[in-house]
Amino acid sequence: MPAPAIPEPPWYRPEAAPRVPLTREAIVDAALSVLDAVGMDGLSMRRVAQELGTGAASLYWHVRNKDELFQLVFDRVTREVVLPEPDPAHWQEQLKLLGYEMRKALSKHRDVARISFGRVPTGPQMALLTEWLFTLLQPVGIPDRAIAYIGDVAGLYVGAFCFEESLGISSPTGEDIPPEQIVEMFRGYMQSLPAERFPRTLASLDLIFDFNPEERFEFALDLMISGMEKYAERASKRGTAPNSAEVAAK
Amino acid sequence: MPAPAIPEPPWYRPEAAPRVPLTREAIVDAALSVLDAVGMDGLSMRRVAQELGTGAASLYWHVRNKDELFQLVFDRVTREVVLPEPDPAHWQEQLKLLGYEMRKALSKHRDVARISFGRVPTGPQMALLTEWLFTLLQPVGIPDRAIAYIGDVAGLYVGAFCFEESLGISSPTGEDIPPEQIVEMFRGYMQSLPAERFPRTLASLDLIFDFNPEERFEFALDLMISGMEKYAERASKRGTAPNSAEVAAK
DNA sequence: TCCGGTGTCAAACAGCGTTCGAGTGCCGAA
DNA sequence: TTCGGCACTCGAACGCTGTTTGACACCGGA
Repeated sequence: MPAPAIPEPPWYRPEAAPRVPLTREAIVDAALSVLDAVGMDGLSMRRVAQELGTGAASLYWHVRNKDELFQLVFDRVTREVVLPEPDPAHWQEQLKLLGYEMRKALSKHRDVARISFGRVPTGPQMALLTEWLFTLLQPVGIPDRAIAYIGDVAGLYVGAFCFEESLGISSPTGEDIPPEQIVEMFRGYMQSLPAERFPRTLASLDLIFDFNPEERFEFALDLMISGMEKYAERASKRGTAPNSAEVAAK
Repeated sequence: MPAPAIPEPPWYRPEAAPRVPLTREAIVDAALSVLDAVGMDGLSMRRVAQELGTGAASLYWHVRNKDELFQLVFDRVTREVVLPEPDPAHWQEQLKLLGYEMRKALSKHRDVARISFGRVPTGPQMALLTEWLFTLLQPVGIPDRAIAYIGDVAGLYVGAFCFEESLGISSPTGEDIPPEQIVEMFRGYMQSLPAERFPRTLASLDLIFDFNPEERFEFALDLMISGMEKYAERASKRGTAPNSAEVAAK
């Protein structure tokens, strides 16, 4: 929405950037800089080109379109997730670590979570991650199909969490007012609810409005890991590690 | 990205729409029609106005900006989630039902999931849902804080799932090629991986590429419910329903 | 009858992604 | 050394966007 142009930090002077040979890598670098400076809504091809001291048209020689540029940014970020040596004895901790690692990568640059969301990593990193997950969870006895799914579910959740976090909170009526004021507005509304219809909600109001992102994120990871434990237990009761999917059979 | 204009179905003739008094409700209706016809990328203020037989500027009398219009669409959709009488004896089934119900609402109109994502319901529906959750889960013994979190986590996941589903699959290089061809491309890449480095991935290739959205969605819901069961068991072992948060204490 | 508010809307603005085509510089072959 | 063609740059334009402006019409009350 162009009308209210997105302001740049005053110390940010793209003209001062030294002219760099135009390559895909350089363009991705520039895109990340622009992202950090003005966010995804402020990122335009013209803006990235300006960062490199050239015109927008020049970028199109190296990049098919804006979407491919975003994909390149995504690939770059994906490669930053590093995985420890898989150790099935501590699979819960390691799964949790994976979640934190993914979140860290997505939070390193502004709005990268927004760009990443809905994209599927298709490069070597995806293969490494898949192999890592199987190596970690097969020895525990978790069925293959569950392993394939948990990666998907966890990835989707972490991506969504970071996405939402990067959006911040915005007014439902489209005004431009500070977040805490919006939360206060909303809390006021909840407090005004009739006590006889909403007794439990009102009793837990403080709890509901005690937003703690870290705790919330950890809760979600723990929740998913607890769920996986049931598969592990079921397998150990059977006494043998299964090698085929049986999740579908409920 | 405007250059390749989004095509409309040939049977879709907005000029034929009868002129309707301009109200917020009518504008939301029109927006939903446009959404179903051309999707979120094709939805512009001009297009919605055309649907109503007027100009874009007219909409701005009733709606602050496009974002508020989206919020109104979101509110409309949110109201379509209907909840059964809470029955703690079958809390697992009812939680699952909630998931399906939310998904149904988000899938009823094209791209609504995309619009909804990152938005928080702030109206009466949100209050009803909160109260419903507490009524359902407090008798089971699940701590208040966990109840507050599970609504958040589940909502985020379902939203993300529908969002991703609505996006479909698109080429990582920005070309416009059919989805099955992309999947085939990707599968070919995975098959070409060195067997000694990726033995488990290659052995489970068929499993990984056997995408089944329904099963995947159900797996995620079951996973979260299994996780919640641990809180319930812990509570029943203590022999009494707790009334305060203890999740934070791990 | 006039006035002020409610509502409509054509025109304009600034910015967007993308394309076009003329232009530049370099490199290998003749 | 000359020349053809390739790799690359980039100013200008196209058609689109969200939003604002200001002129205009209608209508109920004074």
